[in-house]
Amino acid sequence: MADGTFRNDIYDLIAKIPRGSVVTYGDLAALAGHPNASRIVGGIAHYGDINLPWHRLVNRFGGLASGFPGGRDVQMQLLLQDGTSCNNYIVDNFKDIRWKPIL
DNA sequence: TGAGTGACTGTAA
DNA sequence: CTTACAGCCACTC
Repeated sequence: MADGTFRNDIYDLIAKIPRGSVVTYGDLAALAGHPNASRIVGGIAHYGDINLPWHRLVNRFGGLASGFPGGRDVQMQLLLQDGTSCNNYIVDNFKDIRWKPIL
C-alpha cells in the first residue's frame, strides 16, 4: 500500500478515471512513467485492489481484457453502468471516451 | 533472494 | 488477412 511508486501511481490513476471514460494499459503505464510496462498494469490489476474501477481498463483496441473477474461480460455490464457505450465486448467510440489526464 | 508469470504492445512472417 | 515471436517491468510465490 502506497509503498511502491509505480503501483501507487496506477492505483491513483485508476481511482481518478472519470465515470464514462476508459483508459488503456499502455496509457496508465506511460502515465506511471513506464510506457512499455503495460503488462505490469495488468499484473497490478490482477493482484491489486478489486474495489477500484478496473473495468475501465481496456486494451489498445478498446476491447475488454481477458482475465477480468467474472469475465468480459461482467466488465461490459459495469462499463454500461458507468455510461460507457460498448458492444460485443468492445468499447464504442473508444477514442472519443478515452480518458486523458488533465495537465 | 531468486525465478516465474502476466488483465499488453508492437513488429514480423 | 491471421498467427507467431520477442520485449518490457513489476508483482507474487
